[in-house]
Amino acid sequence: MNLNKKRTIYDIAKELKLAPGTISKVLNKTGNVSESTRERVLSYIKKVGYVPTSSARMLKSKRTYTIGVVFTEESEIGLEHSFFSSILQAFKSYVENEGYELSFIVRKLGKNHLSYYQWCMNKRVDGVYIVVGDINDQGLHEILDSKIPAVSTDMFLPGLHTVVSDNEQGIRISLEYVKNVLKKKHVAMIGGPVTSKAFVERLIHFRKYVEKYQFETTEEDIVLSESFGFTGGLNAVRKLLNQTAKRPEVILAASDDIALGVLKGLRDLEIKVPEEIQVIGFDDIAFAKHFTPALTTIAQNRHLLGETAAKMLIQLMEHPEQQIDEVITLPVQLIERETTKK
Amino acid sequence: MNLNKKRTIYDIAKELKLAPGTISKVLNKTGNVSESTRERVLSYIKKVGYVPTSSARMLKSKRTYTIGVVFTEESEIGLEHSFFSSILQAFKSYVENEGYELSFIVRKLGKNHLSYYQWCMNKRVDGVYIVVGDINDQGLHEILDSKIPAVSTDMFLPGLHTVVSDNEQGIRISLEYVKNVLKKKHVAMIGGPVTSKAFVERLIHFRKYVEKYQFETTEEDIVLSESFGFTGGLNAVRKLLNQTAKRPEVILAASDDIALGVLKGLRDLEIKVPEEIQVIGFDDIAFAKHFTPALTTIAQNRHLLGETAAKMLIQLMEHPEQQIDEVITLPVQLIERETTKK
DNA sequence: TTGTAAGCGTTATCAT
DNA sequence: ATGATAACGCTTACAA
Repeated sequence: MNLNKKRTIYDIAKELKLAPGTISKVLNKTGNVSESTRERVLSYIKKVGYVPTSSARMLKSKRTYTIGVVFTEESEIGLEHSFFSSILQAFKSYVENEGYELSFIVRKLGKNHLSYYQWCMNKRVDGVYIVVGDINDQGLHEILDSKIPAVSTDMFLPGLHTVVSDNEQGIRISLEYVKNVLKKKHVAMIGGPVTSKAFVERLIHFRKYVEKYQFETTEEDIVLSESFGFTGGLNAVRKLLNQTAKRPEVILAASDDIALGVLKGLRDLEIKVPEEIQVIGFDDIAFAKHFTPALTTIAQNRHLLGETAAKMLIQLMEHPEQQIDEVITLPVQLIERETTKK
Repeated sequence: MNLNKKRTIYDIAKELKLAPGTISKVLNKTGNVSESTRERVLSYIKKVGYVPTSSARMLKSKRTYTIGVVFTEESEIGLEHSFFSSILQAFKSYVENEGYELSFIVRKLGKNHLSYYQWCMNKRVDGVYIVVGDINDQGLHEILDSKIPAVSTDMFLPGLHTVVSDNEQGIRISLEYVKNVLKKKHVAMIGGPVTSKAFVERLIHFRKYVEKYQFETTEEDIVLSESFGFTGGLNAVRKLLNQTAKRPEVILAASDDIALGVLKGLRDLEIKVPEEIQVIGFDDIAFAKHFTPALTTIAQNRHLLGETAAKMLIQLMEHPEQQIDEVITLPVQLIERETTKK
């Protein structure tokens, strides 16, 4: 019994004096196999380290055990963006444990140029995970219109299963903290670009709660960053401070990347944080706690986000007949650090 | 001619009144096909958007057009680490353009637990890219001993093709800059953990050039960070300042992550940068320029690193008979920012 | 309960 | 230059 030989199901069958089909059955837990042969096959397989050849399995059955990942690489976000990377990391660990594999959806396959949908059809992915995608991308809609199971942690669209952090809660607890703990009344917001639904929500709820809690906030105190990142925040805070008659006491930023830019802008203007202006971010990226001053922020549970998306997608792929909620909302948490002070 | 139908090579053949084998030949540029039929097939294929089913192709031919990626997820590094992520990003873009696909090597496949090597054999990857790997990992050595083409941007081992930044040059220009521009004589170094070959090299060359250029540096001025990141640098700088009789004028950090920790440590001790101590990093991570004060550092060309590794691996996979250099060294560059001052 | 055999969509080897 | 055909390793009726 040579352990280094590459075995097929036929070899196993012969070595065990069984039929190839029987081996296949125990591998797939399908059909009837006696408990004793089942055990015998399983232990033998384990001993010789046999693993089915996925291409053969894929060719024959329609399952591929592959999940297509949409991770739009345009502009500033890609594998390099740590917030999304860590959600993806959690997703990846979970699905790999369940025997699935990730494959990045790339528009071209070999020499041809394909739409997302064509790509999925050709790779025969069992499901699609949208980590970051452009809501205006026609290709995404093709996928949703098809019957390929899909989940997202970034965007929501009717018919798309999504797991998101509770943006309303995040804004609400920020504002309650400003009101009740910080005891300030004049809050400004640096919003993110409205291409992201999360940013839109945070803005809407900001407007809502600012009114509800009767803050001294006007439209003048709201500026939208023109980009996702640091530079966007930097420019936005300059604009904010230019256009407001009265300097705000607290600034909420739509994301930590933006908040870090805001902090930099404030320092450039020689405005002390938290003494003169206090700042609250959103996300809790790794760097938030390393920055000086360390950033107070609303922490999203990135690991849970990725893992929940994974569970949701597996559910959708393996039990398409069962109905499940389209949106799962995960709670967020305020992390107090140095950019705010009681 | 229905465009949405999933076509096989047989369909194409029938629709074009040709034999399946002929289609295959033009697809693979193999065997003899007349120029006219070649054109006819190619344009038809393009029109109907046909793409060969990869599982069938993989099953039959031994090529899989898949590259296994080793990206050790232990401890602090993973998809979340932006330095490696961006190298990987560049690698990925390049190979995808050439029609290859990435697949993360994960030790378990389905329910079984595999060694790297077994995994590669089972997936039949055409090559392996080691982004970050543990040099002590036995599994890696199995791969290198096998005939699977492999490249790395992180480690070097005899027999492993590698593309790396020129660590010697990086340390040399740092030190020349300290000597000739900054005009300082007392330099300390916070090294990285010696599990990474790059850190080892940086340390060796530091010792060498410090002597060559006659700096006032003793062994007391060298501290090794016990980890890759921010916290490691933070702790190391405390230790350094505790153990040195005379405070150094300049600190070289083995990486930007460590340097940022150093900066934080210095701030905690109320030591002004660059007035009292100047700091130089290594890598030029995205955050280096956003930090306050912005970090002077040795920039590695991450995009070129990834792309060069990609070219090297493709060369190895497609022309295994040709000999190529085992190590490609890429130049680095000093980026002057605020943590140093003339 | 187990064995047999026909595909899955390619590629590659022969004939023609 | 093109066509027929046997693999590749597996799944899945269906037969035994």
